[in-house]
Amino acid sequence: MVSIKDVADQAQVAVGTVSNVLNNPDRVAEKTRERVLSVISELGFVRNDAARQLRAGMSRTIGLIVLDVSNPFFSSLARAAEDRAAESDSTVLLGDSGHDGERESRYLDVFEQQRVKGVLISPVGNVDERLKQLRAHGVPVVLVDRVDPQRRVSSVSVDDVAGGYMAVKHMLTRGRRRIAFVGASTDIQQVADRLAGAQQAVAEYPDAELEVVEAAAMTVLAGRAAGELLAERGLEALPDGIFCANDLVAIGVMQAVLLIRGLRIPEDLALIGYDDIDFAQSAVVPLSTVRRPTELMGRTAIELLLEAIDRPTSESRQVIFQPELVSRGSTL
Amino acid sequence: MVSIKDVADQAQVAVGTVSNVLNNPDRVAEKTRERVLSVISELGFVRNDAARQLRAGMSRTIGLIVLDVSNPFFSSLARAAEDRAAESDSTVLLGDSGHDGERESRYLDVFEQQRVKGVLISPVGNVDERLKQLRAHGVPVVLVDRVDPQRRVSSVSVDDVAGGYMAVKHMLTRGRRRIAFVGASTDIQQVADRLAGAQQAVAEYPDAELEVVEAAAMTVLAGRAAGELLAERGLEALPDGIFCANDLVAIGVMQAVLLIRGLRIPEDLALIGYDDIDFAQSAVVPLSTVRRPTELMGRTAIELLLEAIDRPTSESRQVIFQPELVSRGSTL
DNA sequence: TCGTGCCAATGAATCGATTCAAATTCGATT
DNA sequence: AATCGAATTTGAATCGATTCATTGGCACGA
Repeated sequence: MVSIKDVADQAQVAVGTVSNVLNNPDRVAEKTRERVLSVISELGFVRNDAARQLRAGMSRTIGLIVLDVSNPFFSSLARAAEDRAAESDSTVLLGDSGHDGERESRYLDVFEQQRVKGVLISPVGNVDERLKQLRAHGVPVVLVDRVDPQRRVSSVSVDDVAGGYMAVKHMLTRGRRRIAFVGASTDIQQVADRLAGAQQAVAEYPDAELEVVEAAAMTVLAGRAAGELLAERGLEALPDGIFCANDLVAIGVMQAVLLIRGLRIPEDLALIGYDDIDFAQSAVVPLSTVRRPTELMGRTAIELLLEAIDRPTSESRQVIFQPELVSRGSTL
Repeated sequence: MVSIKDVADQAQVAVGTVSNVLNNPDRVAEKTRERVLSVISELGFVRNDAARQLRAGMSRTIGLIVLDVSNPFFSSLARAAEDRAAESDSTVLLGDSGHDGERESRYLDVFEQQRVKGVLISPVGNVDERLKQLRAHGVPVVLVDRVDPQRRVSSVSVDDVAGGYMAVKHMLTRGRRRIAFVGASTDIQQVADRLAGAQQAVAEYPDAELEVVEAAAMTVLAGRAAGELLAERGLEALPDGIFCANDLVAIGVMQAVLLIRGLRIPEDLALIGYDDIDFAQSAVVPLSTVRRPTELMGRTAIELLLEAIDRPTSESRQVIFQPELVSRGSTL
């Protein structure tokens, strides 16, 4: 394996000069620099990152742990984070915990051993313990899609209450008054927030009413089951606008309503989801939905982390983004 | 930051002993080992991976570059690869090229600098050049979902011809005889292979015929457009079995056939897709499909790589997996 | 000619874990 | 008590890039 010493010998300069060519090119005379560079490509020299970071005491990598890479929200966020990190000459190590605390823990161990500059994490469960350990070891952390109740670390998240509000308000302004909310248990913070926003919007219209339908899970199948229950009612007992806690549930409801009861969307029933997954726009009736600014969240998370790295004493910041309404055929 | 030296001082032993506690515990007397371990946890010592790998000359990490992490095929494969690697005390660095050659290249650079043990890659385009460079630097490579025509490196892939064959054979054994294949351009190797398999199956039945319908892309919308074209025909001109080159296209066709023409699946028309994405089983009519053994592929890729690392002179191996038919409601 | 600055280049010291030959301790045996 | 062999422990050398105090060379002005 070619080392900086081999390059130095071959180019007849000292190792310090080669290092300067790589890190402080303007301190080296042009002729020397060119000679060194040509030797580097001739020998196919590649910097040894381990040696570099051993000396530097810190790596140029940032750890990112997401709950599920196959979820477009996270993969898009991760991609944006990587791009932003690359601009600051850092690399993102992507870890997928798959909602599994053990895998999460394994990644945190690896990240610590690699002496990452900092960690972005969308934590599985209760992370107080791990956060404490990371902080004790001086590893800056930024939470993603979750806030730290104690405000010890910075975070980026989305205002789901506002998201729920804008979804339902959207239907209300289109004249719908009998609104239903379909979602899983409100034990899940995100579901509870979206419902709270829906309630806020309905409260602004004295003649509007909100009905809550609980689905077994946040899946297409659970949504379809909930949709079938609704569709069994007579037309007069049916809501005229349904807000689902995510797009999967909404697609399930759509299947039930369209096919089993033969109702029309949006004529008989308006429908809106949450997340803007790929399928939303290619559903039978293109699905209106609420989109979270994933790219912006990814970039911002990196920026908060870089800030925490550069100024470890600075106060933590909780950045909360506003979601965006995407209006499609299902709520025309 | 706590180093092995601090631990040694505090535990009143030499640094070599601490190292042995970590790497060769049975060479250390029990009493000493316990004392050292308690100091380690007391001081919160964490191994510095950079120093370790500098000395070792090689890291314990494996680089994995996929075309798109949000594609369940790749995320599932990546997860399996990570688990298999963990069993061999290695860590996977996951990179998402997003079909972008530049990002791919950036990851390969980082991986080289980090002196990864090896690289698994599902390459974007022509990788001959990069493969050559990696091989020149002695970095073992295994291709994923792609074979090297020159058989220089090992690979794991799927027999798409067999997949196409079993999909169409499945419909033929259920009495369907007028088969249609819907897919994008056969410039894409996978599409061409699946079609070839379909033709093989049809050739076995003298009274069966195969029609090829080209879709604009491998998406739901393109599938729907193709489905609408088919559905416009009279019932007697319609195929009675459709094989789509992937599930997205199949779902598009299903939407067109069910809703626009009001046909019944599978009574009027059997339908089968490819990939077994999550949506396949929660489609309106659960979609039959062909599944690739992603977990097995991920594990095997790591094993091939470990083999190439351990025995650099060993011959390359092209492992081709057989896909599996998943029969659901759409082909009953 | 000598001194003063400045620009380039030098190379030893350093980071932290691992390795291994050498030293030390321990126990059993004579 | 002396000896031998095995079990432990020691600590200097090593990996490769970076840093920085120091040296070398050169030009210009006095």
